Amino acid sequence: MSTAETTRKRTPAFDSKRLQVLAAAARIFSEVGYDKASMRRIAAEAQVSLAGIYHYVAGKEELLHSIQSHTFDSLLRGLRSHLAGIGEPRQRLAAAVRNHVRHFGENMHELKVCARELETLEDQAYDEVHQRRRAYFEAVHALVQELQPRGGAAPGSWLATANLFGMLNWFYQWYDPERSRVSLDDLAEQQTALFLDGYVASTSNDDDRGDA
Amino acid sequence: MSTAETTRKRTPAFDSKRLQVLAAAARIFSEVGYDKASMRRIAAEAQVSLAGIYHYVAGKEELLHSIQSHTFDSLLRGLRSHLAGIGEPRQRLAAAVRNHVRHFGENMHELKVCARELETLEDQAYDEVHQRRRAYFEAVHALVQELQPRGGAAPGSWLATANLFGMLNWFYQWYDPERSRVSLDDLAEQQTALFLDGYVASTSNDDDRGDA
DNA sequence: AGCGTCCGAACGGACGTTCGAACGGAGGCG
DNA sequence: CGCCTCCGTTCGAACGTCCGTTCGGACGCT
Repeated sequence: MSTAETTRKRTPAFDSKRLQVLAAAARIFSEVGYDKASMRRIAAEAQVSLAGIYHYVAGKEELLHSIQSHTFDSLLRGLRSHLAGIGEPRQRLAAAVRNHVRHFGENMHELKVCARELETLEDQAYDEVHQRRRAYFEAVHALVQELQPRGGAAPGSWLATANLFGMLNWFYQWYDPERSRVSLDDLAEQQTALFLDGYVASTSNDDDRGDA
Repeated sequence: MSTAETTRKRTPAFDSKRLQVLAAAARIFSEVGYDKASMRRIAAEAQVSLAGIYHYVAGKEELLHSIQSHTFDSLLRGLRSHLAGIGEPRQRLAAAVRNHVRHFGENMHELKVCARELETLEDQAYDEVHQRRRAYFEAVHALVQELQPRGGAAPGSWLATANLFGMLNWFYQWYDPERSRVSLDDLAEQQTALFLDGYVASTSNDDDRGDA
């Protein structure tokens, strides 16, 4: 019980410290993984004693649950706001990729935790995150389906969406914000072009690509 | 010292039991992850006592090291043999994807461990696996570069290769061999088409693409 | 006095690894 | 042939360590 609801108290200081703990947890989870991350280290880096951490979260699982829930919510909210006012299907997909990549840049630790620890939670906590993940996936899947000229759903749209997420989620394996010479928006554009037009077409000519 | 070389003894029975332990380890690593996998459970599922396992491997780290080293070696060997006799660049890339996907089908646990636990090993053990991984990556990267009509290297070839691996390595998150209705070779073909020609082109026409 | 906040210290358990003894078949020797 | 020694193999039991969590009390503000 109360797996997700430790949010009873409401003072600004309390919330601030809670976020501090969550941020430290995300950073350490992304660095060494959920299992190797110890509550002792999270407490230390969050400037709280080991016992004190349990005044802000119910336990280790809730740390991961909160991080993942909040991140998927934020991804989906960002997606909806990025799509507002865009009608052309290719532009809509480009906006979705840009939203995802920007989120990655701004919340690298959280995104990495979401990609790496998808199967760590169990039972009800897993289901709750899974539901949000599914919602985000379906939102992007819908954009992929819009790309098809024919009204009906293409058989490969699900597979293509899964592969798109494969591209996006593999990001954290090779992207280094310190060493990258291209902006995240440029990167997002290249990812979009690769997905839409394939490798050869997306690299051979960089000009327009409007008509049929 | 002797991090990788516990291979002194050579009786067939010894080697057989060692492989049995490695197979059990791969299965359990892929199921619950390296950290959560206990030597006790690996020993039990390999039909060996807890202490007995240390007659076949030096420790837990060597289990992971052996699995990853052998898997990357096997991937690279398979790639080279699949490429023999194929000259056309698109066909060569298709063969590489087919090789990777087939390996996944035949050694699902090992591939999953290779994708998920890339950053688990440390120091020398990490470097050794990293070297094999790099060799495999470079071999595929070369195939991607061959796709460019111009002789020079395209600036996006590295990024495209990283994304290709993102697609291939995300496999284990959604592929279920029990429930899949398409063969792995068909799947490989769709992945190749998506990478080469993009989503719209690869799904709009399903006709000719088989012969020369 | 009362309550939200904080923490030193400890508990119980799981982990990777080690140790020393026991087993069993192969080969040398009387 | 009987016996005995060796050596690769096996394992029950234990060691030391680290983990997540809890408990009881101390601090500081109202």
